[in-house]
Amino acid sequence: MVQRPRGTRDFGPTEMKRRLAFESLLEEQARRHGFSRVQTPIFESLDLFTAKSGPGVVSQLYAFQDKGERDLTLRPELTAPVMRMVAEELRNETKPLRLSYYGQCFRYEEFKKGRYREFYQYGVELIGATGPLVEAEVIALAINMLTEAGLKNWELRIGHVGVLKQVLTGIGLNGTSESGEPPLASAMRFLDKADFDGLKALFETQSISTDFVAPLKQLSELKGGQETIASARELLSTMDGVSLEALDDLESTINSIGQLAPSPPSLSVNLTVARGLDYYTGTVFEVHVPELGGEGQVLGGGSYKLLHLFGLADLDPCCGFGLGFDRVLLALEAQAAAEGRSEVVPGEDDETPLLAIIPFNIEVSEVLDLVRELRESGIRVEIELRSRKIGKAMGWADSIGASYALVVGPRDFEQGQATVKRLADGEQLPVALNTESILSAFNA
RNA sequence: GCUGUGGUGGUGUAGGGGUUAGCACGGCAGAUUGUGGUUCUGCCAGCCCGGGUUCAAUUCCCGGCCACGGCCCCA
Repeated sequence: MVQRPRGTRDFGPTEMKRRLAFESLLEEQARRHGFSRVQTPIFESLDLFTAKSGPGVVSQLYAFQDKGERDLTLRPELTAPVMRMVAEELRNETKPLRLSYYGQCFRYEEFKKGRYREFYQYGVELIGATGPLVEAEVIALAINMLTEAGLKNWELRIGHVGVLKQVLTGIGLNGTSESGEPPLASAMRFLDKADFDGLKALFETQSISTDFVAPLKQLSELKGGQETIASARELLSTMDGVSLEALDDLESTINSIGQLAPSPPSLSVNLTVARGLDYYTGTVFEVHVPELGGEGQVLGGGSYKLLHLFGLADLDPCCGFGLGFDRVLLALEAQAAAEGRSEVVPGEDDETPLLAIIPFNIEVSEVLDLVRELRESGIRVEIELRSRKIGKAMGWADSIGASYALVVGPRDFEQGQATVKRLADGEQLPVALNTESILSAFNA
C-alpha cells in the first residue's frame, strides 16, 4: 500500500465539515472587518523566501528545480507571497489594503503535535497604513476570530519591539555594524535569553555604563497585564535619553483594542518579546493555548517592514498576523473533548434537513424531477442508489443522518401520494408527491 | 539536531517461536420481497517493510518506514 507522505494528513468528510466551518467562521470575521480574501500560488521562486528570511531557510523548504531549471519552492508561509502580490499587482488599489488569505504551507522539518510538514495558515495583512490604530484593528480581528470560534482559556501576549530598541539606542548601542552582529541585536538576544552577564560584558566592550544593566533586567522581568506599561514608564523615565514613544504607542494600541473587541481571557504585556525576527518594527503579539503543550502558540503577528524588499518602502510598515489553523482546531478539539461537547466549531453541523428518497419497485426516472425540485428548494436530498430492499434502505437513510425518509412505491405513485417518515421518532406524515407538500411536512 | 515509546483486519484491541491468530465496532447478505435505529445467523477483512538467528519468526535481534510523546529550533 502506498502511504501518505510523512508529515501530511488526509481529511475525511467529518473532519472537512469542521474545517470548512472554521474557515468560513474566520472568513466571516475578516469580512466584517473589511478584509478581502486573496490567493497566491502554492509554489513560488525560491528567491522570495531567501530574500525575506535569509539563505538559511532553504534547508527547511520543499525546494526544487522545474524543467527549465528555475529554482522554486513550495511556500513555507504566506506573508511574503502576499507582499509579492501587492508589489506585483495591487499597486494601484486604494490604500490601505485589508487582505486575508488561507492555504497550505510546507516546511521540511520534523513534525510534532500541531506541527506538520503540510499545514494550513489563515492570516491577514493590513497594508498602507501604520500606527496604533492599525495595530489595534488587526489585533481586534484576531481576538474576535478566536472569540467567535469559541476558544477558551487563551492568552494574548503583547509587546512592542520599539520599546527595547529605543532604550538600547537611547543609551548608546549601535544598530549597525561593519562585521558580525550589531551590538543592538546582541543586546536584544542577551535580554531574550536572560543572560545579564553577557549583557554586562557587551556593555563593557561598547563603553556603555553597566549601571544600565539593572534597570534593563527589571524591565525584562516586568510581567502582568496592562498595568505593566505604567511600571515600565516609571522605570524608563529614570534613564536619560530614552524615548517613551513606543511605550505610548503600545498603550494607545491596547486602549483601542479594548474598545474594538471583547477582553481576551488573559492579556499579558511583555516588553522584551523579540519574536526572533528583525523585520518587526512595532507592536508584536502572540496567542498561546495551554492545551497544546510545547507547541502552544496558535497565532502570531505584528507590525513589520517587508515591502521595501519589493521596492515599496513607502508602504512599510504593515501589520498582520498568521493563525495556525491546525493548532487552533487541535485546541478547540481538546477543549470540546474536556467538556464532553460534540460540536467543536460553532456551526459545523449542517442543520439543513436531509431527505432520503427511497424509490421502491418503481422506475427511478419517476422521481428524478421531484429530486431536482427539492434540491432547488435548498434542502439536501439523497437517493437510494442500490435498489435495496426497503428495510436496508431505511437503515441506510438512518445511518447517513437523514432527518426524513420518503419511500415512493407503486401504490403511492399511482395515487400521487406518499408518506414522509420522520426518522427521529418514526412519525409518518402523509404528503402529496410534490415539493410543496413534502416541505410542509417537515414543519408539521 | 537529540531522545523515549509503540506498530496485529477499515477502526479499537487480545495473544504469542509451531495457533483454523481471538474479541468488539464496521461493511455486506439473510432471518424480514412496503418501513430503520433492538436481536439472531453468515460472510468480508489483519500480524508495517527488509535482513538476521532458528528445523520453524507475526512473535526474538538489527536496520528502515510509519505513528505518538519530550527537549532544541521555528520565517
